[in-house]
Amino acid sequence: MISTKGRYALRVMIDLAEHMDEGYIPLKDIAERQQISKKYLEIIVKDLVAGKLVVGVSGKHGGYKLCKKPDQCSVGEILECTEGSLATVACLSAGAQPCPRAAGCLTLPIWEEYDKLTHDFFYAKMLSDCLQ
Amino acid sequence: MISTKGRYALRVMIDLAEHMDEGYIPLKDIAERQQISKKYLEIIVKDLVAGKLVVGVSGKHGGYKLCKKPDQCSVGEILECTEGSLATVACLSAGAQPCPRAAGCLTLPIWEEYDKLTHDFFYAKMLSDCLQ
DNA sequence: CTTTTGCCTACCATGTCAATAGGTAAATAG
DNA sequence: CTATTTACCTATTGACATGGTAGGCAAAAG
Repeated sequence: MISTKGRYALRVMIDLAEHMDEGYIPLKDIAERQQISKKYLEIIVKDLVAGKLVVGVSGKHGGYKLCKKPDQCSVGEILECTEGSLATVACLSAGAQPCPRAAGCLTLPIWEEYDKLTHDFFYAKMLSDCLQ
Repeated sequence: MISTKGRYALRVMIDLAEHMDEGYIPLKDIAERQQISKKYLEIIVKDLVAGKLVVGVSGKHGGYKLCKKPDQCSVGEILECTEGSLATVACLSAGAQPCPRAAGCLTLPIWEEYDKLTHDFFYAKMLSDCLQ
């Protein structure tokens, strides 16, 4: 289940893409347009900055800006950056300790297949595909 | 993210399929074979009974049995039954109140597409595909 | 030097997950 | 009829994640 954090992040990125030619966009504007608390957006945008998907500048006329063009930025990157991981089951998660049952596990192939499906879907979908 | 409940449920169903010709299978046996606490399995199997995927009989030589043949039972049914829903985002969940932003929401189409992908994948995958 | 903005730390309330504990009810073997 | 085996039912728990809020510091520009 994709959490609000990831879903809000995508909306922020779309909003930034829609206002690309207006310089740096302050969080206040995004919060108003998207009807999301500015305080909560701070947390989300911090992840996006850490993931080098947006950059922020302080001060008057400051705000945030996309690092890449919308057709170079996948939805997968955005979600992975805020959700931590796109993994659909715990045993396939990044920092997971290897499951002792893995060798003979009959369910593992299904989770792997689904995980690949998910990964491929979101990495093929670009931010530009979400516009207009 | 698919929880342990759903993953254990699938393992229980596979175990029952593997021992189909041995009459009713007591939970104790499944717990031992699958290395899952019998107590926790009770909760999971209750959901499976409610979803009419398995039946249980009490008493000596009692236990559980599949209601359908493994090639008639999809993994989707099993997961939906124990996870509550296969929905990947809150706004597409069964009992969700309709989102006021839905009409102009640019992200909704993506979640719908992914949701359909997920649904189709798990409903096409049958329990019999998990055996051997 | 004041305003606008990003950025940082902490806190909290609620809910879900994963699991345990301790029983009652039903069915069967002997 | 009675003991055993099994399902089935109702709590309860600890840990963690989710979805937020609050308050203040730092930087940049006019």
